[in-house]
Amino acid sequence: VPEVGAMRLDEPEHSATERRSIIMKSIGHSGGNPAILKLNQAGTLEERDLSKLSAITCTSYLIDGKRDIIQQGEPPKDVHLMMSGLACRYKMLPDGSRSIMALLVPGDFCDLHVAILGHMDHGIGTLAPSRVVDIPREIIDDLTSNEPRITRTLWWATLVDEAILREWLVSMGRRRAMERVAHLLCELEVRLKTVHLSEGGSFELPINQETLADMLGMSLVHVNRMLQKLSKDRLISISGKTVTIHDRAALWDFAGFDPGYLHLSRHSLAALVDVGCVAEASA
Amino acid sequence: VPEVGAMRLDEPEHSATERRSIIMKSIGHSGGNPAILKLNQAGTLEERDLSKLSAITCTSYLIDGKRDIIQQGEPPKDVHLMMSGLACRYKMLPDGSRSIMALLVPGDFCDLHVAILGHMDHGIGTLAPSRVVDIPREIIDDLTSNEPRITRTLWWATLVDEAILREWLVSMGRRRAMERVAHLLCELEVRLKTVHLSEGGSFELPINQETLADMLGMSLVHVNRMLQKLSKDRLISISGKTVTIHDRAALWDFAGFDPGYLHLSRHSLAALVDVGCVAEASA
DNA sequence: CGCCGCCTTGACCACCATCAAGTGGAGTGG
DNA sequence: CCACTCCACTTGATGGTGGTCAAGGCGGCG
Repeated sequence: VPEVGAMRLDEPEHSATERRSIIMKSIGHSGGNPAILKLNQAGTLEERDLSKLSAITCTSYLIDGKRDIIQQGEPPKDVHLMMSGLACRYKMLPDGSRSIMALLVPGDFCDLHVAILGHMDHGIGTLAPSRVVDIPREIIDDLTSNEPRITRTLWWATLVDEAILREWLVSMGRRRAMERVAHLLCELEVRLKTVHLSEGGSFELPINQETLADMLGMSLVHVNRMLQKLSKDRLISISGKTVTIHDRAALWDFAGFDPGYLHLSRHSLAALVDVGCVAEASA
Repeated sequence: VPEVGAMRLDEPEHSATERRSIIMKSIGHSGGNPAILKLNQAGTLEERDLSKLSAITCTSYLIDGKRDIIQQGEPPKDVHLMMSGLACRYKMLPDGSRSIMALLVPGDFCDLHVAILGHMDHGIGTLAPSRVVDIPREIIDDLTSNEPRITRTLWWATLVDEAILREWLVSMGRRRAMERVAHLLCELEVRLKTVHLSEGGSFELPINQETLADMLGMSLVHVNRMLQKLSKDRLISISGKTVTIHDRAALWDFAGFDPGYLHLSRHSLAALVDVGCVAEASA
């Protein structure tokens, strides 16, 4: 099965034990740069902004899975940007349970909070081996002072993050377990697609079901059952760590998913609906 | 019982039927201006910033309860600022249920989103008669161009909003109903206290239990039972629309409440712990 | 007086957490 | 190569939390 369309979020071949080891220079600018692909959704960047962003994000490092990027309580330092892999915002509760409040995919910023807040009220950690860019605060300051289009775009990104957070809250509060799982998968497909990490309805999700449970506010056991039920209903299928959405329309409908809150460009939105899934094999 | 300490969030005496009727000029600057009281928490404003903010917020209008300030789908226009009353961010779901994703108390901004996002992905509506300031976009633009301290403070405010949102998500996902109710009351007391709308553990909460249910992702019936149980356990008491916290330490402990996420000034935080509640009548 | 909004209470049972045990694959060491 | 461990996923059984339905109380207001 060559080139199934599913791309890898992690890069296990490099997942060495060193924490900040391999430094890599990316080549093109827009080509495979997820940050640029994402920020382009805002629709305000011009060619020269892209090169500037490209330059800023050219030096990244690898970090293992299940490592903290920033711990709760720490004062925020540099801004971090995900280039590959997967991370999350999370809090540990007194009773030992974990609550994951956001999933960070390639192209997402970890904390534009910069130094405005005195301490992190939550931690950020990787879920899979990831490639991260550290952006020194001075560069952010420079951008916000001298690059109004980029500044506006960064604003846009934080607003979208907040919108996603709100939608997760809706899911938690008013959707039942199975819809909640479905809704998350819908969102992920769309978010990953905008950074070219999903094709033909398939994407890699290199996390275990316990992590999924902590994102969904459910128990591990129930997540398992709901995934099985979604598979049995022919809405999705899962093999290994890759998720495939069979009937996007049906899944969106079932989950009550409306991509409006992601504030995508018209172009991306259209691409979504057009290219369809693997099959229209709805029962 | 003169001057019980509970202050009014609404102003029913003025709650006329006209939507945008009475225009009022506030007198002092810091005195009773909730926006200034709140923004001062960021700790970066100086005297001249305060007067500037004071000037901006001097013209407000009344709006009835249960009215939309902005509807979902609309393009955002002016920024709105709550001066009194109570409002919320909300979404209506296809099945007719409502999800409230944020509570806006005096001093909160409704949507610094300004024009960056093309459309509102949620609505904002009043829950009680409220006094609101419309801030034209040009003024925001002016501030962000010419007033770095104020800009930074507005940033701070949106970051705190986001932190609150995250904490609500934690509540929804990982706290049981009773803790969730308790946690919300803890948060409200603190937030209202910073704008001088709570004293001696008492504050006004002019909303019905159905609204509370929509905020907590619960059913009306269960909210009712949980409130009764909290009362029976002597943690709180409710009479009419005023809530009183009897044993703050016990309530915080029960709810797992840690005010860190509100990013208050050291000063405000200290004031909280010191002044205590009405009594230490813990069972 | 009667209506309406809101709170209250009871009965019932579904959804989902929890506990417990078992399967299967990947990696490791003998 | 086979035992062994470990981790992640599975499956079943059980019961509690909390949703839903339904009815009744109670104050405010036209």
